[in-house]
Parts: sequence; structure tokens; C-alpha cells
Amino acid sequence: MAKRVTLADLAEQTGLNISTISRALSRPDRVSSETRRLVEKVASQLGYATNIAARNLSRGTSDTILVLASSFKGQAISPVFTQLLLGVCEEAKSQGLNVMLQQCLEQTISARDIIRYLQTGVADSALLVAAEQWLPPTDSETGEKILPIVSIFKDLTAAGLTSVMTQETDGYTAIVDHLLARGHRQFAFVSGPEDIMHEQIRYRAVKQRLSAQGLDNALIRLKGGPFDMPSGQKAGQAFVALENRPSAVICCSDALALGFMHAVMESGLRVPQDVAIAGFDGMDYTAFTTPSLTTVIQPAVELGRVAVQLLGDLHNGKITVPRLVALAPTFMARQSTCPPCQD
Amino acid sequence: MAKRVTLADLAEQTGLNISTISRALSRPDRVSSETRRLVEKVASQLGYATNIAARNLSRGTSDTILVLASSFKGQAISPVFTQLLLGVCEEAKSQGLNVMLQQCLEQTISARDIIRYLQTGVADSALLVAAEQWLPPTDSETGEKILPIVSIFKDLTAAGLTSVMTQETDGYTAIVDHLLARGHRQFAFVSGPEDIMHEQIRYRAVKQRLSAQGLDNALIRLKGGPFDMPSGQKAGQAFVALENRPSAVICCSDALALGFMHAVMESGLRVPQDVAIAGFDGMDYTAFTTPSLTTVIQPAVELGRVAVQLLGDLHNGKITVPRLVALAPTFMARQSTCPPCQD
DNA sequence: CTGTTAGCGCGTTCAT
DNA sequence: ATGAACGCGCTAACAG
Repeated sequence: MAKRVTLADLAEQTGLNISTISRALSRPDRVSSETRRLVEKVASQLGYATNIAARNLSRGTSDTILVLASSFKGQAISPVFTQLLLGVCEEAKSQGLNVMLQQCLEQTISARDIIRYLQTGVADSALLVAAEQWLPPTDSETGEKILPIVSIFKDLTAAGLTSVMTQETDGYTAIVDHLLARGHRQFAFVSGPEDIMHEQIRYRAVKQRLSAQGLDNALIRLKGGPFDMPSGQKAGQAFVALENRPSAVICCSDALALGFMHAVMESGLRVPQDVAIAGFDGMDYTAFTTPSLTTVIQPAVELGRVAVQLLGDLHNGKITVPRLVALAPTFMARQSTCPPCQD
Repeated sequence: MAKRVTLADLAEQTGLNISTISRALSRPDRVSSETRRLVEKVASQLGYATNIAARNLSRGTSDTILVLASSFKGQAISPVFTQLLLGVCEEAKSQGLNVMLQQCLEQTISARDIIRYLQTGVADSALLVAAEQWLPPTDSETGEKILPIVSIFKDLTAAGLTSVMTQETDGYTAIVDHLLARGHRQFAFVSGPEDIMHEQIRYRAVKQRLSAQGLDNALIRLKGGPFDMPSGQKAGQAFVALENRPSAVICCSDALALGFMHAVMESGLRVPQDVAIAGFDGMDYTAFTTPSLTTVIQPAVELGRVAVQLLGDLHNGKITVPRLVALAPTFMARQSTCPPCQD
């Protein structure tokens, strides 16, 4: 690669002092317009690019966000993550920030590790994506300052982390209401990994809504395993073998739902005539399956944007106590729960 | 955050000199075993983490890889990218490298920009994902050294870039053969954006294979637009309206295929009985649609791994001229092309 | 508005 | 094996 052009080179070329060059480049208003133009010209001629390491070292910040994505071993990030990432990247870019991605297998993240990482200066704030648990810093590991860390998808405010997530209860409630309106009275809930705290919350959201509508023992729960299609398929096969099959199934993720639906249809049952199936997430392909899948669309891109903004608020002290931001999802009724005569 | 612990702090604590500490940490063998242990102990006690910016500045490298993902405006990275990313991250991690992700809208990447970027020291090598075109450095923008840049998914060796991709022709050939064996004699090819060079190659691969089997005017081409499902759907609607419909359709991406299949089935036609459809990519949900989709699985994770390895080879001079590495895909026959009686 | 000076924290010569 | 000193390239505080 071509030798690096430094401020010193520009200084030499222009006869100005290094610090003047530095200012002309980073604070153009603090410099006479001629020097500014001169510097800009020479800089572009020589192909100057500021050395970020040097700047970071000097300024003590890196202007980059660490995105820590918890995922299961060997699994790629899901389409929802991907959407989220889009939001994160876009917002970060608009703020002149960089994004560093790191996939990790742990479900529970320790403050110690993150702090350690931030201390390396590689990033100066972090986004925890789908982290199940947060081990707050012990004693003196942290100063009094709030950590510039935001949790996405999971409510970790109890552990002290500002969090952004989808208002999931609304989503599940919408599904239940929709299914009730279509006459369903027996339900199954296909959940993700059992050790995921949110799964309890989701299950309860469904159960309570049913109770509220006077249906008390109308819900059974099927283990789904990881949030992937094979798990959904297994759950579907188990479902098919059931003696008293509910007529409506709510899956806690679209991936599970698709696997489930596949298994159900393979068995010869019709969707939605024999079994109505709903998912959750809003992955794009749910609109193009046959039948298309009723689901709840998480505002993933927006979650990403907001998370980055919250990072900013944490940084400049606008936020002083852990805050939970819940974004509204969009319920989308589709064929998998709607008898053919309707939409 | 807690004040940063620096080498100076460790020096103070241990009574040793900073440079000794530095050595003890980065080159343990060049130091007496007692001091090594002492340093390690104190370091972990104080929670030392080396400042990467400082190290980078001093060493002149950053140990990070820039992943530049070309995508369409507002679109999240596709599941294939995601798999790729997994491979990249895993391999990078095993080599102690970081990964910096950047989504970009340009289809054609200019060496000038990348070089500029690398000069900032944020990254010292780059992976171009699905970059359509590469504008090599003009004249003196680069030294004689080979740029530490690898193209993924696209063959950019002609422009001077070492590239890793799927052996696509094999994949399309496999599809054609499979369909021919099932008795199909009229084909449609649904392509992606017209300005994508590979689309021509893919189309030709199909056409030639057909010719080779004695079928010369058996192929029509349908515009697909971007590689997404809505585009596939439109193509499918156009297809349905055709007078002489081919019985077999080859889509150049799974997303297109799913949109296409959806449109076809909506029209009342049956898949595969009336129309056989095949995709390309190997997205995970293709196994769970109804009917499941015949496709060609790209070795995406492996592509990522190899790309990172190639970066290493470029760096240490093992590779001196642009090289093309083509990985074999896996053809996967599924229901969308197989009459029910069969698998 | 511009030049001078002093670090940022680490790696790496040199000596010792 | 260890210590002293310098430099990586840039920013920031202080003068002028």
C-alpha cells in the first residue's frame, strides 16, 4: 500500500504548522478560509486520510459501537438481527460512528468482560443483542458513571441496563384476539428454549389474555427448542400426534412457525382450515409462503436506530437511570389463520 | 467507566519498568518466569486491558478486517450474507482478528476509497461482499504491493482482486440436468438485476447446458429485478400470464424463487405438477416451505472462512497474483421439482 | 488566527 | 533479563 500521508506531510507541503493542519481538517471554522482551502486542496492532492488509531489514542475515544450478538453455536444471525443491524448501521453512520460486530455464544454477558473490552478502546459503547442475562459489575469494577450499554430485544433494566424491545405483550394479545374472533377456543403455544426468560412472559401474555376472555384451560404448551425451523418441525410433528389437538397454534417465532406449519401440512392437515398458525417476528418471507403466515412484525430496523440513539443519550447524560423503551409491533393477519373466503 | 489501567500503573505496582511490563505481556518468553508471573498476576488484579489504539498506532496495524457488504438501499443483508458473516467471524476470531462491518449501497467499489479507508488504520484488509465491480487503483495510488482485499461471491480477478465464490455453473448445470431428467423441455430463467454481470454468466450456463443436451430454443428469460421476493412475485405473475408457459423455472436466487412460487400457486397452478421451480442459494427456509424448494446450496460459511484465509495469504506473500477460488455447491432436490410420488 | 508544547499508551530500538 | 529513551500520528491546551 502507498506510504501513509500524515499531517506532517501536509505541513511540509503547505509550510503551515501541524496543529494548524489538524484544525483546518477537524475544525474548519477555527481557521482562516484561505488556509482551510489550501489545506483541503493539498490534502486531497496527496490523498490524506487521518490515522484513526492516532486520533483515538489522542482523544481517548473510538467512535465505534460494539454489537454483541448472542447466538447459538454455529448458527448465523437471524433475519431479525439482520434488520436490526441495518437500523444500527444506518443510525451509526448518520452519527459518524462505526460498528464492530461480534458474535458470541454466551447467553449471559458479564459486565466485567464488556468493561474490559471497552477499556481496550476498540469501542466505547456496546449493544447487546438478545442477551439473556446481564451480570452487573461487582463493587468497584465500574465508576459511578452509567455504562454506555444498551440491551436490545430483552428487558435487562432490572439488571441495570437501558433496554429497547418490542412491546411483545401487545403482539401476542393481538394474535389471541384475532384467533378468538375467528372462533378458536383451544390453543397451543410453541415456545423457544425454556431457559429464556421472555418465553415465560410470552406464554403468560397469551394465557392471561385467554383468561381475560373467559377461557381458562384452553392453552397447552409445546416445547420448541431453539428458535429455528427444525425445532418448529419437531414441535409440529408432536402436535400432529396429539389426541385432542387445539385448532390454533401460536409460535413464538416465525422460524418455529414455518417449521411447524411444514410438519402439519406434511401430515395432511390443512392450514388454516384444520389448524390455524401464527408466528412472531415479521421475517420477510412470511409474506410469501403458502399459505402466507400470520405474524407480528417487530420494528427491528427501528429498534436498531433507537438503540443507537439511546447510546447517545447515555453518553451525554440525558439518561441517568436504566430505561425501558418498548416499540409497538404490527400485527399482520395472513392466510395461515384466515379461512380462504376471507383475505 | 473505571479509569483505565495502563502499563504505567502496572509498572508502578510492580516496581518494574514499563517496557518490561510490555514485554512480559506481549512476549512472555523474553522475560524471566518470575516477572512474567508477577506481571500477569498484578495485571489481572488491576484488570488491565491493553489499549488497542495505542498498540495499533505503535505497531502500525489494526488486526481488523473490514467487511464491505454491498446491498440495495434500505435492504438488510440477506441470509446468505449472514451465513458468510458467520464464517468470516469464526475464522477471524480464531486468528485473533476483529471484524468491522460496513454496509454500502454502491455496487461498484473504487480502490481509491478502500485504500483511503485502509490508510485510516481502522482496518488493514478488506472483504468485498457481492461487489459488482472493482475500479483498480490508478497509477501511483498504490505501491507495488498487492492490496489485501478479497472479493466474495463475485469473480473480480480480471480487475486484479483475488476472489472466492461458488462454482455456480456446476450448480445451474445440476439443476438443468435434474429438470431434464424429470422430462421438462421448456424452461424459464428468472434473473436478478440486469446490470449484474453474473446474471449473464448464469443465464449462459443454463442455456449452454440445454444446448449441449440438444435443446436450443427451450429457454426464455424473465426479468427478476432485485434479488428479493416481491420481484420474484412480479416475475411469477408475468409468467402465469404467458401464453406458452414453460414447465420448469430456474430462479437465480431463493428469494426470487419463493416470491415466484407464491405467485404461481396463488394463480391456482400446482407446484411441481404444473410448474417445477428451482432456486439458488440454500437459504434455510427453503427446506420448510410447502412444497419445499429445490435449490443449490452455496457453501456460504466456508466462503467466509476461505476469504479470511486468503487475506492471510495475501498478507504474508503466499499469493502474488490474483487468484480465483471456486467452492463446490450442493444441489438439493426437493418437492418443488419432484412429483409427489417421488421423494 | 496560528505556532509551540505536551501528552495519549504502547512497542521497540538501544544500552546496560 | 531489564531499563532508558524515542516514536507512532494526532489532538488539545497554552501562548503569542
